[in-house]
Amino acid sequence: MTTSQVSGSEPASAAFGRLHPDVRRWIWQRGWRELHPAQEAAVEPVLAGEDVLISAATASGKTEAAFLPICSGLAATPADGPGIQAVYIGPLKALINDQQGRLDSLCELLGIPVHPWHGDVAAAAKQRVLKRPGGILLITPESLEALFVVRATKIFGLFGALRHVVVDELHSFIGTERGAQLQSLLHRLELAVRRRVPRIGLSATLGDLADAAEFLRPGGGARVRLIAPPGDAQELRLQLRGHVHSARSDADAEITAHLFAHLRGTDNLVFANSRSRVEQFTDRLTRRAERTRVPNEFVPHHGNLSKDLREHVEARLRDRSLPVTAICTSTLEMGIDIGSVTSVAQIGAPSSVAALRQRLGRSGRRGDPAVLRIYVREEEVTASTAPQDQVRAELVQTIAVVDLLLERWYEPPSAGGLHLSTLTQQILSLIAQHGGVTPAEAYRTLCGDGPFHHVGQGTFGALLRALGSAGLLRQEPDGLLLHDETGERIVNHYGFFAAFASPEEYRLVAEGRTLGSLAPAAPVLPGGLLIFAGRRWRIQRVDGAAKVIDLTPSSGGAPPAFGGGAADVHDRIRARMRLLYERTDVPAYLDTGARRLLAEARDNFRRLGLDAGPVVGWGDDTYVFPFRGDAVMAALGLALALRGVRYEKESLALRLPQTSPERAVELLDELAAAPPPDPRKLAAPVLDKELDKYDEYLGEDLLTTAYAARRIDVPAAWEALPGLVAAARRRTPTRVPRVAGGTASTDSRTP
DNA sequence: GACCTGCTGCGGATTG
Repeated sequence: MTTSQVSGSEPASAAFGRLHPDVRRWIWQRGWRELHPAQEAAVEPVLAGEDVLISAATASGKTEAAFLPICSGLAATPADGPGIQAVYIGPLKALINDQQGRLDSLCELLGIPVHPWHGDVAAAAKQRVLKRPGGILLITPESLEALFVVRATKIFGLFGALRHVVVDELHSFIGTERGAQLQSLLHRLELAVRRRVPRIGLSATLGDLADAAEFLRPGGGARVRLIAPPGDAQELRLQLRGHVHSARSDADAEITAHLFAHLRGTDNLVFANSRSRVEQFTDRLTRRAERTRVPNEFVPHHGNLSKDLREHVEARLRDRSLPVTAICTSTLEMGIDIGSVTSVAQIGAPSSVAALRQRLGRSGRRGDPAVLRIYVREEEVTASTAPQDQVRAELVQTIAVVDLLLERWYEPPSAGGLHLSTLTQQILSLIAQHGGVTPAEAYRTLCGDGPFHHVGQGTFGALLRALGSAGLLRQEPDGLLLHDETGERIVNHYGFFAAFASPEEYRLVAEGRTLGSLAPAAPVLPGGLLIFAGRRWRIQRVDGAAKVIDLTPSSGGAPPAFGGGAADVHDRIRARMRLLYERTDVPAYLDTGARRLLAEARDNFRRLGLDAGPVVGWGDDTYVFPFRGDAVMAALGLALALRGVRYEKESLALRLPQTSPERAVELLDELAAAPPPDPRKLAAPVLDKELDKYDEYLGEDLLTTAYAARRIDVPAAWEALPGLVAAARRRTPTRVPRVAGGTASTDSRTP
């Protein structure tokens, strides 16, 4: 850290001295005694126009780390003509609004205009920027896409003088379709101004800095300056509570009672993993407050609630005078400023290590300890409980995630994405921008020198032909590619600008007020009951044409089914789970219930013979436990299917119905002896392979290729197979007779 | 038994 000078003086350091006098004055006016380490380290490389990646904890002043030197440079050598000087790209409109507030005072002092630009910004304000471009533009990827499509002729005038690009919350883009779109936009921006523009990436949760640097500057990651000062060691107070759900004990009621007793009176966040669970726990906590005649402090926050309701919750969280606890999904994970909370609770296993890290970052700033309570619910084990449910996977996965968090490991971005859906979007956008492109130009722009360089010429040609067959593209006699009828329709609708798909949703209206939206996974019928926005409703009317559901207050209800699939668990987490079953140590942060569940999990693991081998006979069926990630399990399962073997994936295990353990071992042996199959052969029979927005236009061949690249890991599966077979052969697999409706063999009820 | 994000249209030249 910078040495602090004699009290009352300015912060002084070589880096500080390089900043423009007016920037130094602004820092002095703020009363800052010193620059944070990341801010200090960023000054030189940003001023020198290098690509920079800044990885630092939440609230460590990352935005200032980028903008103190950027603004310093802009103040030192003002633009000699019109044009945006710096672009900030943020993933959320709310984040852009926040950052505008943070930049305003500095930029006002320096005479640098700051322009937010997203879907909620008034058209008149956008017109002003188009007329007199200058200063700093704060924009979403989607609005930048729209500029390329709708304002193609203005791109050079807007960005010709551009000196810096800043990407905030970089981790939220890595490995996603939206991230591929962002990379393409940054590349097209540089092509439009015909020179390289320095890029600065900001994030608090990066697993591998080198990967993130390569994402920021494809092909040039090694030359990106990495700034990752060690964070202040923060004390973590952690408790993992285990609850058993049975006919005699209601685990959710126990969790509700504990939350109610410990969170009332302070500000907290409770992450419940699904919107449906958010509604359910909000309802339980609200009713408890009513029963005990105290003011209700528990409010819901998730992506289907109206902007109004969500902003109201965020405002209550910022207001320190009244305690409030938000029950939420990942909506409150990211950097919107709500201040820090007293504690964070997590109901159910965290979906990933990275998500848990983000959530923890919300608690205990400014030297206070971070407080995290995790609640895990497991079903009572009876004689008829299937093997994969006996080993307490939820609890053990939670311990594995906490273990890896303490080791500072995060999931790397998902590899192998071809992003053909987003490549389709970018081809259509490129045609709109230039009024047509030749296949060679499109390939060179997007693939050859661009971010889709993993797509070869053969695949690109096949994609163009598929898009031609689907009516998105047509080719003129001179070779120029243009939009065909369907392509024209897609590009001319504003929904085109986002790289991700959205379901068609109904609007939920009560007493004239919009509560939010719902894409029902199950039919919604008049007269039905519903819990939404933390209250109970009766469905009065469903207007299928206007897509509106009218609600009136009611005394009963259940949360709606919001739909969605299962989450993929990373290889490393599954491997750690296996280790945890074999070890005997008990983490200190487990409560009595969790300790009992862990002991039971380890007992059952051994009793099922999983310590010796991965194969367990269960009645007439056999279960295979690879303890590997879901992409490896998909490869194994689909390879068996290709040999005519039926299988079902049941969380941790593959179930082979009507198969003996001996036969299962033979099958694994046969797989191991054969060469690794072509992943596309495995993917071909999968019925629903459309994962992304424009996948429906890819045609069967490319769709299969894209699906295989994303969901099936053949090399890792074939690397794992010899070990699985050797372990299975070492000992005769356990065969457990199946008992229907038996009584509990292990009573693990939590008092 | 998953979560989240986003989004058009609307002028140009001249004068004080």
